[in-house]
Amino acid sequence: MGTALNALKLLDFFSASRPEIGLSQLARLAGANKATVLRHLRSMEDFGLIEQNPMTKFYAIGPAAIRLAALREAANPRLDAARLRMQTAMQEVGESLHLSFLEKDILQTALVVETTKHTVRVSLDPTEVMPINATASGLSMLCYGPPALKSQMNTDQLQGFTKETLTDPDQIRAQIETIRRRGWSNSNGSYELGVHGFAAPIFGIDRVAIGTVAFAMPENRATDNRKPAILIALHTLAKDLTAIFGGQIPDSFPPAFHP
Amino acid sequence: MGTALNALKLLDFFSASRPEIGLSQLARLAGANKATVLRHLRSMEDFGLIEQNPMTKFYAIGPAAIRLAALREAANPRLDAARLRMQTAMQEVGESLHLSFLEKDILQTALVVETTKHTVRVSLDPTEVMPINATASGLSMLCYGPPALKSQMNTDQLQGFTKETLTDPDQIRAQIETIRRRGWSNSNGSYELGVHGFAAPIFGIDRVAIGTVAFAMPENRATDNRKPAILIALHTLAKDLTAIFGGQIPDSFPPAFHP
DNA sequence: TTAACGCGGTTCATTTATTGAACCAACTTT
DNA sequence: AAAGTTGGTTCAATAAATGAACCGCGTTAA
Repeated sequence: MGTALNALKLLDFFSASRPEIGLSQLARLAGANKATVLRHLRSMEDFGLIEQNPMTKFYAIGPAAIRLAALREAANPRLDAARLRMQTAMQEVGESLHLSFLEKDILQTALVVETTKHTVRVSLDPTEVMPINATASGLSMLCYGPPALKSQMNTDQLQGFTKETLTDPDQIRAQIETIRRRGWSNSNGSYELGVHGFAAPIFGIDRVAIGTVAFAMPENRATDNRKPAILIALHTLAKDLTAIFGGQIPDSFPPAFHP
Repeated sequence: MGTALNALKLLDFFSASRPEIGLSQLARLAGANKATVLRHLRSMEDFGLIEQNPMTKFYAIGPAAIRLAALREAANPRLDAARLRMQTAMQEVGESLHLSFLEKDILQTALVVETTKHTVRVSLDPTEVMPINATASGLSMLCYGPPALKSQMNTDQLQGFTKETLTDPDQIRAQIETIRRRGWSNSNGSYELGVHGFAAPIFGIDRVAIGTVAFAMPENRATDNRKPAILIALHTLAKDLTAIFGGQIPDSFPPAFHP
């Protein structure tokens, strides 16, 4: 029961690491008859959800996926869903947070949710670019983003913002190693003195970070006894945002954040 | 025959202007039985391609569309398809072209295809930002992009690059009116002296421009007798790129470009 | 050289899920 | 209060999905 669903379920066998599949292999994967799978594929090909490479005869996701996503995005923008999710995180933790995305090779702020629980808050310009070496978000991106970013760090001159800013590539590489173990990153006055940040990556479909979320708060509120709650909220938040943006969390990513 | 296809075809009734549809209305639109439509919707809802608003009971495109598009994009990036299409346009016309997208409120170059037919060519930095008042692409975007761009033009100071640059908002508004009639825009040395550009918009799903394509050539090759061929190539190119990026051309857009 | 095996795709009798008219119950409009 | 919506259900009739066997082709192994 549910022929259409059976057809759609075939799409789940495609992934970033297995972007195209042959008829027999797909039938094997789905545990279904080749004739059945073929008819389903043909139906979806008619609609454009599936595309067959005429040379290799392999099947892949078709262009209709783009159309539908554009439609979904117009009616239900991912940024709106992200804002909603971030607002509940703000309620839980009580601190401001911001969402950034890697565009070309700079980390652009896309969304800022300010805390309503404190009158003293970190104010963030939504048009600001996050320096990659001076913010928790930037370090997270260096750790989990495209490897090209890291190599680029060597050639570019790193800007210092405060006396805390990391400007030595070797220092940063060491920091990245601890981030890779923990999953989360933090910064303490490295961009603006007195501001503490906690960031986590948001992954794309290929399990490479496409952006980051971060909590930002005055140093005096970043106490050790608040840290566990912040980290728990940050972890589930990063997981949910990754889902909202259609991404996949790599297997190597920690299943929980620990101080 | 093709139940899965019939189910998928329901998705085509959703659009930017009709993002959610009730059961009865969708059955009427599709000319199918309510029971049939309901079962199809439930199948697709299971998969996540459809989402029902629990309050209004209306149906809309679901989050799986985002996932699938991310998959498609990873395996078959739209920029690659765009580059291919632009390369054939370059072969047809023999001139360099570039593709730009509106990001936040600046026009970022995303792709440059240089001509292989001339040794004298306009060289474009792929990281460059297109000034909105000084390039054919910028004017096209002002005309067909988000209305907010136009109102912003009044508050910001417009930069002059050459003696040809338009810096008076009233002048630009007049120019936009002729672009709206023609569909295409051009520039003659307004960014760099001696460079002539022809641009057309690329539309999003909501029929608002999300980017532009433009041919750029030395002034002396922008002759009247080459213009018709350039404009024909530009029109089909803009149409194809709009399709590649999942957009829709507005009904009011000219079906052909005339000098 | 040949046999075995894999592939994508087809065929067709059997079966099973799809279909659609009629029908609810709950609202709105007239 | 009657008539028309709506979303959703039921079930007998039927049309479409299914799967084992098969085909032709190319690759691999004997």
